[in-house]
Amino acid sequence: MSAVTIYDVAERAGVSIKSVSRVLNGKPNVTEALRRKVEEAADALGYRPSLSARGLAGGRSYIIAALVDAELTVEHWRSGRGNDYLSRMELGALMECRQAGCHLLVELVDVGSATLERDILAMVSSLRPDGLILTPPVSDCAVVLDALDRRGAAYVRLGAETEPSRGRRVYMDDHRAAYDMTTYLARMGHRDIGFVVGSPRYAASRARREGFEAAMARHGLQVRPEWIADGDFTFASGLECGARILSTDPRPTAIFASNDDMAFGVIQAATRLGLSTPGDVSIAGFDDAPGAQFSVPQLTTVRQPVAEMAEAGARMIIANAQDAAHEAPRVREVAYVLIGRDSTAPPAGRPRT
Amino acid sequence: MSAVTIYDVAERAGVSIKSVSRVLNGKPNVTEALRRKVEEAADALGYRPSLSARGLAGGRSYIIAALVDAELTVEHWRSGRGNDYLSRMELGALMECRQAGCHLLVELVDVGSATLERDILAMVSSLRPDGLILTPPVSDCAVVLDALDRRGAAYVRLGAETEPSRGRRVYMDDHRAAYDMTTYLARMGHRDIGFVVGSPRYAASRARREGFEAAMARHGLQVRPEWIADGDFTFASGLECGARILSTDPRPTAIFASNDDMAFGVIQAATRLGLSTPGDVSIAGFDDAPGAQFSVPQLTTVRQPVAEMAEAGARMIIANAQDAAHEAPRVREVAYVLIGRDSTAPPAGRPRT
DNA sequence: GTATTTGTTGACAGCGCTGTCATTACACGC
DNA sequence: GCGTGTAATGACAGCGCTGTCAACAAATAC
Repeated sequence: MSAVTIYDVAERAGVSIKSVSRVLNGKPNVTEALRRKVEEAADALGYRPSLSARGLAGGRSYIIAALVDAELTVEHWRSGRGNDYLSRMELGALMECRQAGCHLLVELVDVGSATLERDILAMVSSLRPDGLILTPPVSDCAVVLDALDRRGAAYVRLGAETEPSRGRRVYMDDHRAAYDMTTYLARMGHRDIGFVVGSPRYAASRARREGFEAAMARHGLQVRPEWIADGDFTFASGLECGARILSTDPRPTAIFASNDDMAFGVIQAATRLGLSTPGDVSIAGFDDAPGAQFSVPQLTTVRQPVAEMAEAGARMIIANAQDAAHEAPRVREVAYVLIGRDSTAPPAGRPRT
Repeated sequence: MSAVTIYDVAERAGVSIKSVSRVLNGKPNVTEALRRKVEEAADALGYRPSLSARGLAGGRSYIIAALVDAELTVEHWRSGRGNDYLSRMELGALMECRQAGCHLLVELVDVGSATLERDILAMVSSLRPDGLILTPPVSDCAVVLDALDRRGAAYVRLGAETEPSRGRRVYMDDHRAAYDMTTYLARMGHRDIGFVVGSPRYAASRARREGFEAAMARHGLQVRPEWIADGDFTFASGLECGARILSTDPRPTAIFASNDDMAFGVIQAATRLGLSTPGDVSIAGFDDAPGAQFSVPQLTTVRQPVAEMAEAGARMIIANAQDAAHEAPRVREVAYVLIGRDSTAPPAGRPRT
């Protein structure tokens, strides 16, 4: 009924609680006989140390906190949609935590809050996590990074773009991915390419836009202002931007949207204007959202290895917690995959070059 | 640099640490003057009590643990897909936790493990959460419930079907939802309806199947064994089951799949057989997955209010933790919504009755 | 006025661990 | 044999909080 404590284990094994602690934490200088005794007793009792007591007494809490943007979360909550990025991030983090005996705690952060710095400070001193996984856009928020640095907390920035040398970082090259996708369209023969920009809250939006522009320049293609529209990563904004871009004359033969939800919106806009995809206009997205393979046409997009990023991040934190001295690499780039599907095709009348 | 403790606050306010504790926990019998002094000091210092210390000293940990099936998680992780159910569950739980100053911890549970009971016991005594949110299929696992009951832990079962009177429960009526969907198809004029069963690991699969059968009987329609196929909630199984059912002669005019992923598979199977949806065969799903509104045709499905369920669950736990005596309702049914979209239509040649 | 009750505050122990340091056991050299 | 060094173990304090209970102040009754 009541919980098993270290005292119970020590008594049963006939040793001191300190020895139990040593064995269970894999500390050196323990004889094989002692280790066996303790392990048997702990096993028989089904003992597991209390997280709270450990956290209070020792340096480690065995908790990894994932920091998630509150605004984004509330938005998803209101609309009743899940958050695929978050979900995949968690899967990765969980897989790593499980191995290391860590626990994953999800924490909301309101980056727009006036008391943001204090909130972060308070959260860290309350939780004392072994490390923090920052997800976009929190991972690019200077105030948060400042607070964490001041507190000396270990953190990993997922998909961060700004201040690249700051803190630990796991990222994919959004700029190059967008460059590649644009090149992919250009190679198909498209010369008139539109672009739907993502939400300015995310540093990745800028990187993707710049990647697009760099590729256009590289291939000698003109970026027409009327074919660029500012979205906010939502389906509705994609619909609107798509309608606007596709109503221009002449209109582009391809549109690259900064994420899949907006790409779906653009497809919808095209359909409403009587244009077929990819027959009249090719459409590409970014993210490989859950619907991308069930939509018709299936969406050409860029797949981010979010779970892999979170895994790498969690691993960095765990390694640091286990041995702060041992300097593991602090930056890791992961590979994206450009997935060509049915929503893109060579423009009518202009075969592949 | 170093963290602010209750001692700092007490010193600054010129009171005892116990008074600080009382004020911060909203305990009664505190004068307004004291309260103000403490609040000012705490505010000035940006103080937040340590979770570990609180958990160790007091009865509450301010942690809610969400128990998630490990097998399912590993499967998602391997295939690189997010888990929409989980994501929505979390959104709801997070919104509630935020208000109550609680923290959400996600924990994997391997219901197939030989040491499951001990694992659960160990987890609970290690974490001492204020309460547990059990997600399917964990919420239907008797071993887990036994362990939790034995330990006296507070838990809420999400979407549980078995042992309905056991523990706290937030659920939607899968049986009735499936009944309604079947009725919806029947009312459209379908008399020949196939069904793709869900994974037997989930109690909901059975409920949905029975709801389907009950509705068929109610409407005087015959359930043909060759039009029933056993899937496992994956797209691949939907593809396979769809192919099998649609290859029968005669084939049904409608197929109801136990979830959306399988419904997408059935649509795909129909397409491969040269059948159009809903022209040749109507297809309905269950879950309102993220892709359901972007697929072509958009999928007729049942929407589960997962976030709402988790919110209600978290609220039950928090209410219980704050005041175990006060007996809040232990069971709550939430409403589903049948969303009619384009994948279903009256059968050819048989107009709506 | 005193006795009694009620309300407010603080002193202190202790939650279950880990860190520090003292102690003991044991091996080795001479 | 003894001293010396090193490995193994334990005693004890204390992490930051809350629960218990005692002390004290204020309000009420007589």
